[in-house]
Parts: sequence; C-alpha cells; structure tokens
Amino acid sequence: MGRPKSFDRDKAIEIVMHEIWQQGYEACSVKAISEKLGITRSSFYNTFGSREALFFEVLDVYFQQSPDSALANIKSGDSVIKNISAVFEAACRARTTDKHSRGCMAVNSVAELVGNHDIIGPKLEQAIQNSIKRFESLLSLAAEQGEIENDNIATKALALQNLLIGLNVLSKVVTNFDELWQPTKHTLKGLGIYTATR
Amino acid sequence: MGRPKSFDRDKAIEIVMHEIWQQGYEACSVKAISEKLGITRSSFYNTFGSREALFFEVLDVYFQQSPDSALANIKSGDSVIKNISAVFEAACRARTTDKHSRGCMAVNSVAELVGNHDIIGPKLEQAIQNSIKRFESLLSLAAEQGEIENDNIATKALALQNLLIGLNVLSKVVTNFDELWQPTKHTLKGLGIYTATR
DNA sequence: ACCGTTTTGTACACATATGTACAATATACT
DNA sequence: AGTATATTGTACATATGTGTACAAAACGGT
Repeated sequence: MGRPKSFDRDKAIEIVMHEIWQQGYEACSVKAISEKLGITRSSFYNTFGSREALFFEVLDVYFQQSPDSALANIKSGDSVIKNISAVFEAACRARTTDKHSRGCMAVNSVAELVGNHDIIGPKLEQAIQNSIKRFESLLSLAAEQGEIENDNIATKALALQNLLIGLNVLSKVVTNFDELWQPTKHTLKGLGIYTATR
Repeated sequence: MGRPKSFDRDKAIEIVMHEIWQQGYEACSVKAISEKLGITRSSFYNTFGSREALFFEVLDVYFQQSPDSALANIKSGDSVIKNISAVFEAACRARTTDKHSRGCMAVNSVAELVGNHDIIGPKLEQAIQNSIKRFESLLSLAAEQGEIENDNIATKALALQNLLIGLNVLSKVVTNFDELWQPTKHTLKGLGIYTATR
C-alpha cells in the first residue's frame, strides 16, 4: 500500500554506480544524482536515506560484478594459481574493454576517500584488508596442494594486492589490453604465481 | 613597485600542495584555499590566475621532491638496478613515514582526474607515460651494462610503473614500512630488477 | 467513497562556490 | 609630495549544494 515509486530502485543504484565510477564519490552530489535519475531530492532521501548509505549499496553491487569476485569461488581441488591468473587476465580485459577507461571504482574510491571520509574510508580499508587475507588463504591452499612453495605467503599476498591495485589505476592511462596484461603476466611469473589458462 | 604581496607565494604553493595531497584537487576550492592561506579570492586570482594554473605549479614542486625524481639523476656507469631498487625502497619509506598516509599526490590525482578533467587529466597521463619511458631507458641502459638481460624491456618498464603506482595507493592502507617494502622487494626480485643497496 | 500509507512536489533557510568589476590601499620611484 | 603600479577589499550576480518540513498526490484495502 501507499503511493508507488516512480522509478526502479535497483536500476537507480546501477546508474549511480556508473556515475560514481566515472566521476568519483564527492563529485556526485545528491542534487546531481537526483537530476540524473529524474527524481527529486525529496525522493532521493526518502529512498536511500543518505549519500553514504547509497554508496554502501553501490559498493555491494560493484563487488559482485568485479572481476576479482571470482576469487571467492575457488575451492579446494581447483588449480588456485590458474584461477588467480585468470582473474588477473580478466581484470586487464575488463579495464581495457571499458570505453571510458574508468579504472576500478573501488580503487578509485580508496584513492579518493581513505583518510578523508570518516565512514566510507574505513569500509574501503577493510575491503582491501579482506582482499589481502583472501589472497593469503588462496596462496596457502596453493602451497598445500603443491602448486607453489610454502614460502613468503603473506608477502606474496601483499604483492598480488599491490599488482591488482596498480593495474587498476594504470589502466586509466594504459588502455590497450596487451600493454596491461603483458607486464601483469610478467610480474605474476616472477612471483611464481602464473599458469596459463588452458 | 606597486603594493607588495602580503604573503609568500612559494610558501603558499607548498601549503596548497599539502592540502591537495590530503584532500584531493576538487575538494580544494578557491574559497577554501584562499581562507587557508589567509588571503582573499581576489588575491588568489591575481596571484595564481586560476586553480588549474596553481595545480600545475604544485605538480612541478611535487615532482621535484618525489622519491622517483632520483631516477632522473642516474648516469651511464651507475648501477641502474641498484638505483632503481633504492628508489622503490625510498618510496616505501616516504609513504609509510607520512603521518597521515596520504599516498602519492600524483597517483591520487591520476585516480581522481584522468578521464574527468580536460586540462589536468592529459597532463597527468603524460607524466605517467614519461615515467614509463624513463623506466624503459633505464632498463635499456642496464641491459647495455650487462646488469640484466636485454629481454622484455618495455614489458618490464610497464611492470615497474605498475608496481610503483600500486605501492603508492596501497600505502594508504598498508602503513607499515616492512609490509610495504617486502612485497615490493619480492616483486622486484621476481622481475630480476633488484640489487641490495650496499 | 473513504482511510491509512507512502511517495512526490514545493518551499525554506542556509552555506558554499565561481568569476568579475571596481574602489581602496600600500608601496617604489621621480 | 605626487604619481604610477600592483595588491587587496568589497560587492555583485549567479549557480550549486544540504537537510528538513509539510502539503499534495497516488496507490491498496475496507
């Protein structure tokens, strides 16, 4: 019951995601977002509560469709190294396929907001720390399975995170797939974390 | 002749650099900067012309004091690999010594402005491309001098740039020197581009 | 047809932000 | 002392931005 919304909440989040992806969080004012969505600020606040709250929803959607979300599906028995390699290649593909070379929304947000936004900053920090932990778990599994040596796992996890962040930013400038993937692959090989994907 | 300025232009640039470093370019409005400097917007425009023009001056100052500026001083006969290693270590040191973990102002600006600002964006892109070219020249020199094999020089240059960008962003979250430098060193070793600094 | 409920539209009261215009001020030089 | 010159202060016109408050509108159900 009650008056129905004049717009699709989920589609709105998708649209806002792309706006923030392109222009950054602070550049997307409530006024600008509302106008983009064709709704009043009144409806905006009523629907999303606040810009911060909306950003958290956007982040959830973003993480679900991000190339590295595939890392969450790797199971014992899978070739971890092959899967990690595939994720890095997919990331290079995704970044260089983007017509506007926007890089990674999450990494852009880290650069913009960590240390500057009291609520969003820590959330993004946590996301990075979780990603590092996930790399660490995966590398431990890979070591157990004899894919790599059980050496410097924590260091290698950080190196992978560094590589992932780097390519996501570099992709704003280096927009050709091979130019992004070759150095990434080269680095993975150097770390002993590369197996060709079939 | 004429009425003298009530403030030190160079000190003002330094202050603005730190403001932009901390908060990003767009967050630093002419109004906010002017108030920070204790001058009127009138004086701001009179002195710097525009916010963009000031940013270019800030960038020049920033690049001069940036850890990787040492790469410009490497000469034929020097151990290129040792010098590159030292620059990466110095970068890790600089980023983790920063009390506020602001990362690298230039990299932050790339994330914020490339693809979004018509004038500053291309300038920053150019800076990255120049850095890549510089790595390429240095690696060629290293190959000539027999420090490394003459293989995949362009790819390795891109890998170095990727690594440098990555650690500069990662440093906003990973604030401990060893946690930043170990994976960086590990990656350099994997690339065959590491020699201990004395 | 009426009622409860939810969304929408409109208004208010501010604060921030930009760029320009022009008068007031403070210096150096003659 | 007066003048040229550059900086500084004040004002204007306008746009954007925030958060709240409350009336108007549009639905479902009785």
